[in-house]
Amino acid sequence: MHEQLKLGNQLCFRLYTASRLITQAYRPLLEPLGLTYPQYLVMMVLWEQDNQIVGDICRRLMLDTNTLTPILQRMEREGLVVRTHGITDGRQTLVSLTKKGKHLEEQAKDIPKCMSQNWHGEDMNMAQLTNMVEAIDKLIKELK
Amino acid sequence: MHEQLKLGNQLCFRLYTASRLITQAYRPLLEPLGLTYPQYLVMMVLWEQDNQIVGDICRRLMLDTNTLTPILQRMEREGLVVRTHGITDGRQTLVSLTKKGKHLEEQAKDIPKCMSQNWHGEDMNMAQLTNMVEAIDKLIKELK
DNA sequence: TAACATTATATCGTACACGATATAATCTAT
DNA sequence: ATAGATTATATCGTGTACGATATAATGTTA
Repeated sequence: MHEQLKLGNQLCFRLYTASRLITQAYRPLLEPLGLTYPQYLVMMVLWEQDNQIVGDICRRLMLDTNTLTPILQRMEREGLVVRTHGITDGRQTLVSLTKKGKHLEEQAKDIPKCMSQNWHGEDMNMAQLTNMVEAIDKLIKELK
Repeated sequence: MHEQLKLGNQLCFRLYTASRLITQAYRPLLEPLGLTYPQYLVMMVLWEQDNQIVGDICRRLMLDTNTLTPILQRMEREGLVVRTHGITDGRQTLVSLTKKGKHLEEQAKDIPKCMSQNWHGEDMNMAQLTNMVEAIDKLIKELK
């Protein structure tokens, strides 16, 4: 047996699993809003700053257009955003919140607090969370 | 603006992104072996212990059968594993490595080392990695 | 200014994820 | 022994991810 291959040694598997479980934990909170987790990420980007072009949202979420375009199309079908062709640059697509999309922010405002309760159990303290966030940021930077 | 919604504050987004980037980093290493990352996880489980039933692999990878069955079917089509019906319990499906599947372990043995070089940059030390793994384990435990 | 490269987005094909449901085998309590 | 519950796996539908390719608009350069 090659010891390095053992699943227990793998940081990657943990990140993969944690990511899946977190998305699952979001589901019951997001379902009432009619959002999936990736759609929620897009909404957060737009709530922070409305009227962004596809490419800027891509860069923010580190996703390519082949992933984001279908998501935006579904969100447009749901009436959360509208996509208009750029005026100065005809290649760009501008994504804007609809009234419905803007109103959703109010309904979403408690989600982060709800989620954070999942990992503020007795054996997970603030320092560890801060360290984890820092470490993941470095990891992401190395991988980018 | 609701401050909690800011993307920068979100641990979840980091985990989601790190997981995607790691899977991407695996791709060039796994492609020569004809494996995807989830398939590689299955192979690691089977290399560690051959002849396991679907349910045990599910529990090990924390995946449900609706995800794992199609993966196993593709792996069977590729000649990496065979699936046979259980003898003692007719509901079970036993998954076994083929000769091809077993031989692949030799080719895969350097992958963990290659991968770990991605996050052993100058500003990421061993202690941080250990802490991160511990913290993610706790997180997974809370979410499970 | 006409060819050519570049850029922004979209489309396509394959492979996950996962909730919901189906199916078939085993177990259990009459 | 048999109806009903449970368990193990499979199937289905929808929504990502992502490499590869297409398309169309903009820049660039001879």
